[in-house]
Amino acid sequence: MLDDRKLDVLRAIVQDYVATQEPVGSKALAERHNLGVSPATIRNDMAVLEEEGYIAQPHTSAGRVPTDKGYRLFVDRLANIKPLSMPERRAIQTFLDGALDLDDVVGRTVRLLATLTHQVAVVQYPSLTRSTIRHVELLTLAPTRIMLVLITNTGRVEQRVMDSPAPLGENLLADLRARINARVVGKRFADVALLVQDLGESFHAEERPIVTTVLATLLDALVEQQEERVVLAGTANLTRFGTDFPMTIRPVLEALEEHVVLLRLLGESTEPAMVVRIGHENMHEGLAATSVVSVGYGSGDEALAKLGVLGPTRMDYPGTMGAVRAVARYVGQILAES
Amino acid sequence: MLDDRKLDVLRAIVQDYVATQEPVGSKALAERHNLGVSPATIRNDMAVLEEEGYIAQPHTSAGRVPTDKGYRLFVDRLANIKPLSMPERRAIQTFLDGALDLDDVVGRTVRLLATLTHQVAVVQYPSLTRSTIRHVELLTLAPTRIMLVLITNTGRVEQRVMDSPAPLGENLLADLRARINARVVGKRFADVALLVQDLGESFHAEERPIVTTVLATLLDALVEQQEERVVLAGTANLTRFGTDFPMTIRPVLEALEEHVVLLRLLGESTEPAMVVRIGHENMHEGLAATSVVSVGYGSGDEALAKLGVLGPTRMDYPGTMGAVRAVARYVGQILAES
DNA sequence: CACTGGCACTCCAGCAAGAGGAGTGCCAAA
DNA sequence: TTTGGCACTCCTCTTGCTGGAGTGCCAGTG
Repeated sequence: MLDDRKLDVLRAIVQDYVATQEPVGSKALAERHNLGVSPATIRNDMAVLEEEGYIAQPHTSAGRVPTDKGYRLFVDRLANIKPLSMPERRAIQTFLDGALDLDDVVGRTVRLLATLTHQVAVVQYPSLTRSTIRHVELLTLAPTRIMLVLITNTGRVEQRVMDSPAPLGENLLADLRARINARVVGKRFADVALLVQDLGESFHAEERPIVTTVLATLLDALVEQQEERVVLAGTANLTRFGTDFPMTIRPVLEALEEHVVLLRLLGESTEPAMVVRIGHENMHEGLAATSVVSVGYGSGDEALAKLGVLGPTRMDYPGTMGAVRAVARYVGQILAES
Repeated sequence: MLDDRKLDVLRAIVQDYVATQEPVGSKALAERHNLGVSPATIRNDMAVLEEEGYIAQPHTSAGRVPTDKGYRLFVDRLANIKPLSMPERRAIQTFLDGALDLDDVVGRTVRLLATLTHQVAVVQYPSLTRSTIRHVELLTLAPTRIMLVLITNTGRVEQRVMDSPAPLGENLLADLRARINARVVGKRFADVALLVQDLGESFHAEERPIVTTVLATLLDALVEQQEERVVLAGTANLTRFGTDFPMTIRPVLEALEEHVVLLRLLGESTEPAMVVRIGHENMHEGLAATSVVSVGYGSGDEALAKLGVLGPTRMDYPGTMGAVRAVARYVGQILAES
């Protein structure tokens, strides 16, 4: 149905349209790409491509524009991810190497990705669920007020304050701290509940309410903090979208403000492979004209979290995918070192 | 030079222009506001106002538009801050009362402010400099690796990892922790340096390098973390700016991405009073068409940090100022309670 | 002296008409 | 199967026009 030449034509259409932002006609195609055939032949191919839904005409007697389906085919079969140039790689490396702590790493990454791709960048903080515990600290703020501080292997810190049912001494607290840490340090969040469930039994009866409170808070923090944080950069790049602004940009900005939407954009699956979601595939009407390129990153083989960029469906997919992949790799390295 | 009626005319121009977004002419003014004079008289007044630089004409035979100077006069002498309605107040209260921790308070505040004013909201985290220390915690991650956790009275937590020059035992660490806390808990950041400067002398000679390292890290954290955090919301409201989008919105989005600029917008002074900065007063060419309304907030009489909104110079100043002031008060209360 | 009505003038916004051009689809021929 | 030719469509850009809103000025009035 679609022979090689038709695919070549589609590829050429996508490339030209991305470059010029204007519907591309048969004559221009024949000139710019040496396909070895005449405009008339290309027209025939285009007619077929249109019938199959890969391209469309804004109106009669205009050039063709790729549809979401066309971009999908392009991404799946016609595009080769474009590796970054050496200078670019070096720039990434040095820029990220200067980071001080986790916040800084994430902040630099998102800005880097935005400037590199000239699009909106999104980076998710290393997920707590898939992280392991480095340390649990307990502090008394007041006789019946305890603060729990959770430190993860990725350097993230979460805190929680609770009211103790009874005043508690430093001894008990130290004991509790030691026993909790003995059980959970190095363990994954998901496994903690099991590991501490019988901990209360080893304490005296009168101390149990306190222990129970602390454990409940710990588990609560683990569960609730699965709410993942994401950061954005490069929203100014949305202005490149087109000239018909208000209608186009507004819903996108609104969508970007909702972290829930952002997280869904990056994709919930743990799957670290690169994902390109095009136009309506985002399942969000405000983002019907945008595509998202996302990939997992992490220190090991498993993805800790995701990052990616969002741009118009008419984006430079090979270049964007190359940049996203490269940045993800470098961030993974940085995190592995620390 | 400017009698009362001319001021009335200016006020009417500002109000109408803000409401309609269109240059306002003498006839429309005479109809909508009962100034008791004819359009011709108003025209004369307008001529004077224009000569003095308070209003301007986009082009001959168009209505008048307030200039920055005109808005300034309006804000300083003609506008009464509009208090919020009871339902609005209640909504604020209940929305903010649901907050769990500091992050949540700040996050809710900024979203609230954005929806309330229909503009871009900016909230600065309670400043560390002006905060006091609630607790300093020291943890050993590895024999020669120490983590320092700093907890402030506003619930903010900062952490820092350091390498110890020598392995250190739990005893020393506990001792050090106790002595540091004894000195600094409840103290303001700015005073800490003095309070701990002679702390090393009370330790054995061989322990001093470690103590010195810890103290250096503590001070370092205090200094470096003065870098203040700000959060944004409501950027989608920028699309209300006007119809000539790309040119207008782009530089604004760019400016908003730079935290340095944001912080300057809120104003560096500790001064908690409400500040309105109009157009060019922002000293930032990308923000020449925007105004910023900011105010300090805090639990006591002194401002811990600032919050505000940014919108087009043609904004509803009385309403915006009312909303900003109200939100600042409620946030202050919430922080005082916790 | 301040205010008012009248009047001529300016200049933008919006619409209609027309020219130009890019692109298509179809068909007959190679 | 490919190609050149040709008629047709329909957008875009320019031009010209008109209506209207608004102004500035001036002479008249309380």
